[in-house]
Amino acid sequence: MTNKTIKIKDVAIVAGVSTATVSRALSKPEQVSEATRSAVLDAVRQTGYRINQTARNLRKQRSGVIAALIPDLGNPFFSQILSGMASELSKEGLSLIVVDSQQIGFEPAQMLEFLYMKQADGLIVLDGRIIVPHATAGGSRSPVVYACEWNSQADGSGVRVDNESGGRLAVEHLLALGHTDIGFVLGPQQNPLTGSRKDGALAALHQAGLNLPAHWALSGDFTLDSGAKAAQDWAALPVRPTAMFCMSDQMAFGFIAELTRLGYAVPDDVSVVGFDDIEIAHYFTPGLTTIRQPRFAVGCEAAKLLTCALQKEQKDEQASHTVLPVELIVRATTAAREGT
Amino acid sequence: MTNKTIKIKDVAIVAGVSTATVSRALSKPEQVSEATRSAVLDAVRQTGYRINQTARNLRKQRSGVIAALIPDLGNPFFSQILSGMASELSKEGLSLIVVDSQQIGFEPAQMLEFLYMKQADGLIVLDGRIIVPHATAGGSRSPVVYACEWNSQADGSGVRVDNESGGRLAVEHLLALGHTDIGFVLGPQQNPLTGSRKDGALAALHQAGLNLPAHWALSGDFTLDSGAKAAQDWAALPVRPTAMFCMSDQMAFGFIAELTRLGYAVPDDVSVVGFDDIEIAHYFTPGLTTIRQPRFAVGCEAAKLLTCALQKEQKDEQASHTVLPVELIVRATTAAREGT
DNA sequence: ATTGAAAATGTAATCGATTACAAGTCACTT
DNA sequence: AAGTGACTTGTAATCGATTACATTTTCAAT
Repeated sequence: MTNKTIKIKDVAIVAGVSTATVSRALSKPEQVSEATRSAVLDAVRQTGYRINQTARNLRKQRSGVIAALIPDLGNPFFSQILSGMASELSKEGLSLIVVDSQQIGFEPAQMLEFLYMKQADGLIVLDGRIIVPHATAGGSRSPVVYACEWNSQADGSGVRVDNESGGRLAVEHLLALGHTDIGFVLGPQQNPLTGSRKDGALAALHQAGLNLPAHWALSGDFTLDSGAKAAQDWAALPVRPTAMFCMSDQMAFGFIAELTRLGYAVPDDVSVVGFDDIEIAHYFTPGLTTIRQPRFAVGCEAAKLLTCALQKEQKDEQASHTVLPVELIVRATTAAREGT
Repeated sequence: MTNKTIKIKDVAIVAGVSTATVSRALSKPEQVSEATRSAVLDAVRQTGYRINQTARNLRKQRSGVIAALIPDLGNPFFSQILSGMASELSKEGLSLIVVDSQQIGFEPAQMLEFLYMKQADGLIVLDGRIIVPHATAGGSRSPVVYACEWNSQADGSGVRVDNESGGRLAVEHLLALGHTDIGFVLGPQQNPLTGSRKDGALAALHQAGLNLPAHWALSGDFTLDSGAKAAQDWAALPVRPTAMFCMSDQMAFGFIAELTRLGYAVPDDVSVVGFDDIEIAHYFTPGLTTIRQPRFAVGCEAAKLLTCALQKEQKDEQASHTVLPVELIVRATTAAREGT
C-alpha cells in the first residue's frame, strides 16, 4: 500500500548484488559480467526502478541544467531550435531552462553572475550581442556554446547554418527565373548573418555577370516593421528591381504586406525570397519562397557540442564550429520575370 | 587559488554557528535570533555563498523541475506565457522544462509515465486535448495546473482569461463603429475557448437587438490557413457582413491576407477584430485591432497555482480557477461603417 | 534564587546515487 | 604450488543541505 520510492538499494537486494554493482551495471555496463548485468536489468524491470537524477547530480557535482539565452522568446524562429536542444539534452538527463536575454542586461559580469546563480552546467547563447567572458583564472567555468549568430570576439564552440550558400541559392533561384534586376533587403549592418548572406548573394550575382546597385540594397533589421519600410523604399525607387531577396522571413512578410497595401502584387510585380522558413511561411498567402534553416537540427547540434564540452571538461577544449546546410523552398512568391 | 565551492559549513564556521543554524537563518528566518541572523547574512556575503539547489532538492525529496506541456512550440502565442511561468518559478528555485506535447502522444498513461520519468514535481498543461488522469489510489501524484484551455473533464486548478468578456468587447467595439452586420470566424468546434468567446460575442449582439445569421458564423480552427479559407467563404456570401470577429489573431491574419489578395481592403470593405494580441499584431499592416490576453500574467498565475499546490501537497487541494481580464486594443483594421 | 516554558542552537541522521579503494575470483605461467 | 595480472564485486565515504531530536539559553513568574 505505502507506495515508497524504489531506490538503488531495493534493486540491489532483488538482484542479490551490492548497490555499487547496480550503479555500474546501469551506467558502465562494460564493467560488469554478462550474468550480473542481466540479473540487474531484470531486477530493475521487476521493481520498476527509476534513477533519481537529483541524487546523481549531487554526487556528480553538476546541476543537470543547461540555460539557453534567447534574444526574443516571442520570435517564432527560435521555438524549434529550443525543441531540438531540449530533446537532445534530455537524452543526457539534462534539462533546459529558457531565459529571455532581455530580462537580464548584457553586461558580461551579469552574465556570469547569472550563470553562477542558476548553477547551470552550461550555456547556449543564441544572442549575437552577448559575449560571455573567458574563464577567469582559477575559476572553473561552465562551457558555452553559441548558436546561429555570434560575435567574432566570442570564443567557444558554435553551430550555425551555411548562410553564404543560403544567399547564393536565393539569388540563383531568381536568376533561373529570368530576373536580372535583383535587390536585397538587408539585416542589421553589424550582424554577422547579414554579412555572410550578402556575400553569398553577391557572389551569385557576380557569377552571372551582374551587380548590386547601391540603392537596391535596402536596409532592414530582420523585423516585420523594417520589411514594411523597405517596401516603401522599393516603391519610391526610380528604377525598381523585379525581384528582392529579404534576409529574414519576417522582413519578407512585412515587405509583401506593405507592397500589397500599396497596390503591387507578389509575385506579379516583384518576386520575393525570404530566409528562415518559419512555420508561418507555409501558410502565408501567397506561400513564401524562402531558404530553409534546419532549425531543429541546429538545436540538436548545439546541445551535442555542449554535452561534448561537458565531458572533456578538463582538456583544453578547442573550439569547434559546425555548419549545417540550408535548402531552397520554392513556393508562390517567386515567378518568372514578366515579359521575358 | 584552488577555487573550491563554498558550502554551508564554510558559512557556519565564519559566522561561528552550526550548519543547522545557517540553514534556518536562510530558509526560516523567524526561527533564528536577530543577532545570529545578521551574523549569518554577513558570513554569506563575505564568503559569497550560494545555495546548492541540487542538494536541497535531494533532501527535500523533489526534483526542482516543472514540466510545461505546450501543444505547439511554434505558435508565438505561447512564448510569453512561458516567460511568465519561468520567471515565477525561478523565485522558488524551480526550473521549467518545456515539452512539445506533439512529441509524446496523448495517451493518459503515457502522460503519467512521462511525468514520472522526468520526475517533475508538477505539470502545467496548456493543451486542452490532454487530460491527466486523477491520482491512482496509493500513488502520490504531482499536482497539475491547466492554463488557457482545458477539457471540462479534467480536474485540478487552472487559469484562463475572461474569454466571454473578450468576445463581448470585440463585438461592442464593432457596434460602436456603427456596424450592424457582424460575422464571426470561429475556433475549433469542441474547443472551450470557441464556446465562451462566442457566448460573449452573441450576448453583445443580442443586447443590441441583433442576431448572428447561421451562415455568417464561418468555421475555423485558430490557424492562419483556416483564416484564409474563411476569407474565401466570406467573399462567396450573397450578403456580406461589414465586420468580422476572428477568434484568433492567426486567423485574422490569414483572413486579411487572403481578403487583400482577393481585392478587398481592410478596414474599408470589412472591419476585422482578432483575439490574443500576439506580438506580430502590432507590426502587421494594417495593425490589427484585437483583444489582448495578459499572457505573461497567465504564465505567472499558472506557476503560482502550482507552487501553491506543491506546498499543501497533503491537504485535499480543492481546485481553484483564476480568471484574468482581457483588454480591447484598437488599431487599424477596424473603422466606422462605410456610408453611415 | 528557583522553576518552567519558550526560544535558540547544536548534533547527527538523512536524502539516493557514485566511486575510490579493498578484496575476492579466476585462468594461466613458471 | 605459488605468483601474476585481469576482471568482478563489495564496503563505505562522499556530494551539500535539511531537520528530527537533544540540548542549552533566556526570561518571566513565583
